[in-house]
Parts: sequence; structure tokens; C-alpha cells
Amino acid sequence: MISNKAKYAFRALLAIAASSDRQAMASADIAQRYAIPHKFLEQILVDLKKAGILDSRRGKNGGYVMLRPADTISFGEVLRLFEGPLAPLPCLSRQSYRRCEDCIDESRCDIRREFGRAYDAYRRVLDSRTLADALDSGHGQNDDFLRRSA
Amino acid sequence: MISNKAKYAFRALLAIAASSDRQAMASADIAQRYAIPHKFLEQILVDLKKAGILDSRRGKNGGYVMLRPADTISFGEVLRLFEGPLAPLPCLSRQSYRRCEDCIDESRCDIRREFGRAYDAYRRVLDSRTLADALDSGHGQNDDFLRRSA
DNA sequence: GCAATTCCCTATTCACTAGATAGGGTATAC
DNA sequence: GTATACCCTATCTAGTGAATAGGGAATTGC
Repeated sequence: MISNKAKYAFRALLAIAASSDRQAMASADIAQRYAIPHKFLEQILVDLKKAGILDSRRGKNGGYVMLRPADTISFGEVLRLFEGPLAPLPCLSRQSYRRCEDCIDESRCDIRREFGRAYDAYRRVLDSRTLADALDSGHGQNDDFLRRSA
Repeated sequence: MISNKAKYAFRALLAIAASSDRQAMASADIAQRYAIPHKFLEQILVDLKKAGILDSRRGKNGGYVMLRPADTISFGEVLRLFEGPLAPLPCLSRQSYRRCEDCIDESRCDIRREFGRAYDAYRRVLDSRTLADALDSGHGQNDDFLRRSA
């Protein structure tokens, strides 16, 4: 199960990406619309800004806007930001590989081989699908007035 | 990342499944061979017995044997035993479905749709590959004298 | 029939993390 | 120059992973 933090991040990102780029979305608005604890959401949005995904404006009419375009941001990237490595075993992570401590021969490990198959399939989807893809698949219905929840 | 508990369970199961069915494997032997804390492993093996996967014999020459054949036990089944639902969202789990609390329309949730794709791919592998498959893929080398680790 | 062996059961500990909550600091627009 | 909204740091709580501890119960071999 993914964390609430990650789930909130996706909700906020999809909301921001789906809105018109001209005006920023305030964290308080997002929080209210999606029933996310405001202070908690603020921390998340700051993380997304530090990661170079969002930009922010302060003061009246301030809020958050996309910094990078939505079709360059994959689900995998966002998920890794909040969950750390997605791999089921440290020895399967490409981005933060770590050897299993008491492993003698990695290339012969049955567990690694089987989880490698599964993880490959999982990762392939998450790293290829972007926020823009997700919005496009929404059957064309713009649900700005609905809560896009999970 | 999967838990140590699950990892230990796989090691033990693969060891038992790979050994000759005639004689039981003692928990202490498995623990020593794979560097698993003995008392911790005992708990795991009892869980596997309660799940109907292993059988046990007490006393001298006692130990554990497979109850169900290795080609009927999928990685998914074992993983669920120790990790609970594998789905990234409660609303995606078939075996223990739970609605997301603040979700208005599940069928329109972008997050659910995208993670559904990824999870399908992941689950498909884990639920189809069995312990026997894993042992068969081991390039024919019987590594009873090696630690099969992860 | 008894002692060694091995499985079995329950409780406890310790560190770590998720998931917030709290409170104020800082920049900006009007 | 004040309201607005982002930003930063600290703290709290419940839950969980990963063991450790200690003894009880069944079985086998002698």
C-alpha cells in the first residue's frame, strides 16, 4: 500500500496539472477540495517544489503551478519521491541498488530472480505513464468540480 | 520493499521444497544454513503450517515438510500471508477490497486507474509463478550447499 | 518409561516510521 | 502596511517490523 502522503501528492499534482496554467492554486484550496489536512499538504507541496516539479508564488493570489510539464512527470518519479525505492528487494533497485547483506551469489538467487520479473512489469508501467497520460485517459470528462480521489 | 519476515519465509520454503521429501528439515538447520534468527524463523514456520502450506513432525528427526506440492504455491500467496494485501491501494485489492474513504467516484479516479495498470502487471507475475517454477529456473544447479539468499 | 529432541505458544522489547499537529517566520500583492 | 499565502522547524502519537526470551507440549529412540 502506498502512503497517504504519496496519495495526497498525486491528488494535488493532478489538480494543479489539470487547472489552467495562468493562475496558481493555493494549498488551502487544494486541501479543502480533496479533504487533505492543510498543514500536511503544505509539507508535501514544498517537497514537490524542492524536487523541481512545482513552482510557487507567495502572497495574495499566490499558490502552486507546474514547473515541468505534466507529460514529463511519471508516476514512478513521484512515487519514489515520497516512498523511496520501489523495488521489492534492495538488490533490484537500479536507482538505489544495495546488495543484500547475507547473499552469496546474487545471480543465482531464486527470490531475486522471481521478484525481478514482477518488479520489471510493475516499474515499466509506473515509469512510462505520466500525469498527462492519466488526465488524458479520464474519458474526456473534466472533473474539476468533482473530487478526483483515491 | 518486502519484509525480512517474508524473505525468510521464501528462503525456508525454497529450501524445504528443494530437499528430498522423505525426511523433514529442522527449523534449527534452516536457521543456521541461511543465517536466520532461529526463534524468529520458528514463528514464520508456524505461520506457514497454519496456512496449510507446511506440515511438521515433532521430536527426534522431526522438522518441516511440504504439505501442498510446490507447484501449487505461488509467490503471491506466500507474500500475502506475510505482508497482507499486495495492492497499492485498498480499492484495487480483489481479495481484501476496501473502498477509499473519501472517494466519490471510484471508476473515474485517475490514481486508481493508473495504479491499477501497474498492479495488474505486478500481480499477474507473482500469482502465476510458483515455488516449483522458481526452482526449475535455477539453471539446473542444485545449490543445497550454497545459501540461496536475497 | 524417560530423556533428548524439536516443534509450539505467549509475552516483551526496541527502534523506527507514518501521519499528522502546532506555531510561528517570510515574502508579496494590493 | 496589512492581509494573504507560502515556508520552516519541532513535537506527538499509534502502530509496526524485527527480533528476543522463556518455557510448554509432543514425539522418538533407546
